[in-house]
Amino acid sequence: MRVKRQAVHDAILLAAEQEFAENGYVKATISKIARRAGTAPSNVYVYFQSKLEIVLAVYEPWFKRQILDLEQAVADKTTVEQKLTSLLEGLWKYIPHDTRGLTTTLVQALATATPQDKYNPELLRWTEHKIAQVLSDTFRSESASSVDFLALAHMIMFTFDGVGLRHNLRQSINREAQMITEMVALLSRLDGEGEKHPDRRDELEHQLTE
Amino acid sequence: MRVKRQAVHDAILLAAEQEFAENGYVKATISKIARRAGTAPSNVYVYFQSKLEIVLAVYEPWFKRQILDLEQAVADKTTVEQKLTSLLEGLWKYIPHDTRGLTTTLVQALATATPQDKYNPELLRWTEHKIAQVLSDTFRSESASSVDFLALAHMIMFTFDGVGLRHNLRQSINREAQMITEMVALLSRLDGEGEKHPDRRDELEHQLTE
DNA sequence: TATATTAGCGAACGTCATTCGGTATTGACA
DNA sequence: TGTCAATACCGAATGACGTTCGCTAATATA
Repeated sequence: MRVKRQAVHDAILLAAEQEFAENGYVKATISKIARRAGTAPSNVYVYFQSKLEIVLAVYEPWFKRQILDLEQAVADKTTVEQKLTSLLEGLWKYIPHDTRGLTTTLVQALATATPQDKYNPELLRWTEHKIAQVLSDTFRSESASSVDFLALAHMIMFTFDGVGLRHNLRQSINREAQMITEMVALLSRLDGEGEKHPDRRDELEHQLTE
Repeated sequence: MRVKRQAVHDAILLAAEQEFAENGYVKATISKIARRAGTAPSNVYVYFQSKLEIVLAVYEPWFKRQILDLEQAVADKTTVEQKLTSLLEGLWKYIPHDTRGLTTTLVQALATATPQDKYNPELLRWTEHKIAQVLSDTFRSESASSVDFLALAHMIMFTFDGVGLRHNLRQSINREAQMITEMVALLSRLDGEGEKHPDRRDELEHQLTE
């Protein structure tokens, strides 16, 4: 009996990561991946069932690492505004715009996938729960206790997808910085902090908690 | 000299709209569109330069109509919360989930497009300005005067793209309703209205406007 | 009516992801 | 150590697709 070799498996994954980073999902071909990995295109299918499976195998560990690093970066911040800014900049700026372009690659892959490809949304769920947890940890005031953080995380991830999609066309108008600023301002109000007009807000706060 | 016939042009557009609606961008083929339009695949290229150009020609009028109708629907509402809910439900629920699936089609098209396809983002800009205007009209209180509505519109449209993308995979978790609820709550605070505890809020309202 | 332009079309091209058939390597067992 | 069976590996084929190429014939213009 002959056995799959880990070295071949890893070579394919590495080659795929490089090809996807350089060309995105659509323009990266199995032929080029195979050539870079030093094997035949048909042999790739011994190790992976499809191109989609390859891209997911490449994306998942990379993305999880990004999220875990981001989680730590947020935890290192002190004020609510800093934490929120760090979170949104990571998700709406640094991760989708990273030079290796893996987010754009995934967006292309998901857009072209069909329902029968049976994409497993586990990674998305995991990420949303992580983000919801980060948000929940950020807001300690009771005024934010009734907020559905999972729903907010859901929206943040949809926006993440949108950023990745539009990034593909290289026509972002650089309004993303303002977008983050505005969203941080909106969310900060949940904590009763970060108001734009502290004078008035403090009055209100006082009334409310009295 | 022979002249292009409007009838053929329209037949292709109509056939394309139906094919895209049934199969999405990736699975719709020029062959099937041509067959449905009663012409040859090669002749389609007399009227349109590419598949991408066709999908944009189909999508733009449909989408503009959706936005104009939505604008009117929002204007017909009376309270700030109703207006916001109407706006976000339109953009995050009804339009991307419409049975004809044109949003998913566009998302697929944009995801697979390359920068040299020279996609013109004019429609996106037009939409964002429309949404910013709607938001601006909704908030009349001075407390919201310093808000960058265009940035908020930008974010709302990114989220719209994300909804369309995930809708493609038929794995939405139906958290979109909560998402809309949470976002309406966040935005309502810009007006000093829309608090979650109406009793208390009314007191505040009174204080504020006095 | 003559002519230039071009709509229209069938066949071909180039590119992919994926599959097939055959070969030969190799782990397990005698 | 030798045999066997499972299967990694590979070159060639398959089937789809967007798009292009040559050719034919319709038609606006003069």
